[in-house]
Amino acid sequence: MLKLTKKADYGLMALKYLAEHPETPALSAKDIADAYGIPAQLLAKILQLLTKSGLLRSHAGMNGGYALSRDAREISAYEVIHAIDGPFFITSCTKGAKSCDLTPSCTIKEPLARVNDTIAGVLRSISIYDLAERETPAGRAVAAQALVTLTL
Amino acid sequence: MLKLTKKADYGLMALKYLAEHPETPALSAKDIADAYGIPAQLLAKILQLLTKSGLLRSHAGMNGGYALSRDAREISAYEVIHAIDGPFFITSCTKGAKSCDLTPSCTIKEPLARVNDTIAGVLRSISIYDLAERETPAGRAVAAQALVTLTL
DNA sequence: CAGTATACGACCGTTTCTGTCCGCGTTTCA
DNA sequence: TGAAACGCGGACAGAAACGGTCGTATACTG
Ligand code: SF4
Ligand code: SF4
Repeated sequence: MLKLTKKADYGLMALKYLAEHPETPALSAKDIADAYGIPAQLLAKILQLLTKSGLLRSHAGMNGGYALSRDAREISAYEVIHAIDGPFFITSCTKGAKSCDLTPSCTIKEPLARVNDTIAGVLRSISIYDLAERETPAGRAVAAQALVTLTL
Repeated sequence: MLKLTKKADYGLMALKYLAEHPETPALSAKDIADAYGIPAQLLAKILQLLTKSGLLRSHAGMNGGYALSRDAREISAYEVIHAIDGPFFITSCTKGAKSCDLTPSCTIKEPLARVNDTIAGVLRSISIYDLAERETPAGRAVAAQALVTLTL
């Protein structure tokens, strides 16, 4: 159920890693994969997806690799998940295309759609920068605070 | 990815249906299944899970069936999901037991755990009663409003 | 040119999800 | 006293999603 895929998980890790190394012009998929123990070829494909979605900039050839295309603050977890796993839907009934065959009789469709939007909002309010928070040395310096209003 | 299972989906529908019929002493699994077109045997097992978790009260025999064990306002979506799909975790690394094998090197574990709690909070703030909101006839009468604070 | 890197698609084993079946215990009612 | 209506529980099978690998083509560097 409500679980991130490992691909999205890996994608977030990779972006965080890139956010933590802003000095380097580019990091290869293998570099990042080795840093965490992620299967390299799999990570490569994930990074390709992120590139295709415009979150990363890639560069082939020696000393090539990937770099963030924007500031880490401007990349939300929602975008990452969307880029890797496709459209974000809590339910099986995507409003656009084919859905679960009992959409007509279903009465919780609309309420759940609002829940969906709420959770999407939470995800949207989280940036890669937030994840990359460096070692809050003194105590527990709260970094980001977002207010989400749930409206049913 | 972040998607409700159909079981949880069905479970919510069923509870909503029960909440909408407080007068009847009990509704059978078949009654509810027929009302929506849900596979009856599957719904039956779902209702059994909800009963085992104490959200429903069951009664065997003729004219038996299920009834809410508490007021619809006191049953949260979180409880339903938890009862049907088990512990709620966004990531594959449950803090309790065996997890994804790269937990040691992983650096987004803690931040994601907080995201997990936030989403769980959202789900906890939604009750069956909220879903069962009867026809907001005039315009769009906002029913419930919950405030969730996201703290990374 | 040789070496390093991304790009892209095919493929496959595993797990999870969805749904069905069957036999059993319980309650009601004729 | 028995049949019917119902919940309970496990086993199981088909389908889909996931996680991961491989091979090959392409692009860039020096
Ligand atoms: S239609 Fe109702 S049942 Fe089918 S997916 Fe959407 S919400 Fe779940
Ligand atoms: S450990 Fe890191 S990678 Fe493994 S599941 Fe938890 S978060 Fe995802």
